[in-house]
Amino acid sequence: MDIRFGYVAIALNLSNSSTSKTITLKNLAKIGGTEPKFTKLRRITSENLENTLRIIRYNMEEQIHLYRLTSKLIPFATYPLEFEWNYIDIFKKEFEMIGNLIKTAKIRVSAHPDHYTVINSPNEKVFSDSVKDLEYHDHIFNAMGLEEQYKLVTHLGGFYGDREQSIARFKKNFSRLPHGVKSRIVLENDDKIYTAEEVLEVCQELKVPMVLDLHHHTCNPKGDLEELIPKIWDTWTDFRPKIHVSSPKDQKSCRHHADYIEASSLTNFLSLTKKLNRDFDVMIEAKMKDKAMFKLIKDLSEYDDITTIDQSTIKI
DNA sequence: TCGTGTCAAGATCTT
DNA sequence: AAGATCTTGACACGA
Repeated sequence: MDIRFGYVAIALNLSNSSTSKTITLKNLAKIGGTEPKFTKLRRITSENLENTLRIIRYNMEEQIHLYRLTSKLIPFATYPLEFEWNYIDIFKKEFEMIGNLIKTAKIRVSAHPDHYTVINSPNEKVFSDSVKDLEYHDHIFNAMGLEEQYKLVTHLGGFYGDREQSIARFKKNFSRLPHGVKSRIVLENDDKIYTAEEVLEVCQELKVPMVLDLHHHTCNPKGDLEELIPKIWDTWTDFRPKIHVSSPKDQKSCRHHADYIEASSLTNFLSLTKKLNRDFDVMIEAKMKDKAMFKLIKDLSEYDDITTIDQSTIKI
């Protein structure tokens, strides 16, 4: 079976490939006049999109089949500014180019809205802002021509003093999401509150796929992985399952991401998935991005029963 | 060129 | 009720 690997946001093998350039509101305010502000935002956005294109090309050349777009592609995408900021129309051609390349290269692209997006918040304003943010992601995917199999990964949200109620509120609020957004959402277990077991149950009920984060499961464990994996795999009815992998920075702080990934944090998991004989994908969350991915594959290929198919794919 | 403080957005813990 | 902390990468500013 094949296991493909990918990385998040920027390629460190490319120089200056940031796709998350931005400006703070205060510094934007320092620029006098509407037109210069508008120009500044257009220039930043243009650079982010240009670098995204560079990275997609790089992924194509390096045979990398998995990539996560940054959520910071468009500065102030959902913030009310003093002028109209219609980035979808302005960069229509650029979005199309990126989307076409993603499809030509057959790259599995996703995005992961930031932590301000909290679907289960009891605060209606936070919920409606979350909807706006999710719609922003949906709209840029649409502008790229990426259909609903291109997913948005998110968490259940906050605890708010009552686990049961907060999960119930997630389900209720999920049903209130616009259709386009809802059909893209996949859910991930987090490192503090909602365990893989709990997220799985929600995924089964709502019929949405589940991304298992191995590192979060280590920080916030519940249930037996061997029993959970087949059920998690079953939530992916149309596509190959996906997991997230990272390594803790040090023993003290389990939750911080390290520069690279320890191969050993994955080998046990690989052996558990083997009998299911189903291809899946692994998103690397490490500071060293694509470099960490290549190093992990090299380290894994040292193991007896692991071979490489291409630069970012292994066979077990 | 490098180090430090700041930033649109939330949640949670501490006071 | 208000403030500190979490977490994050990038920018602005000053040394």
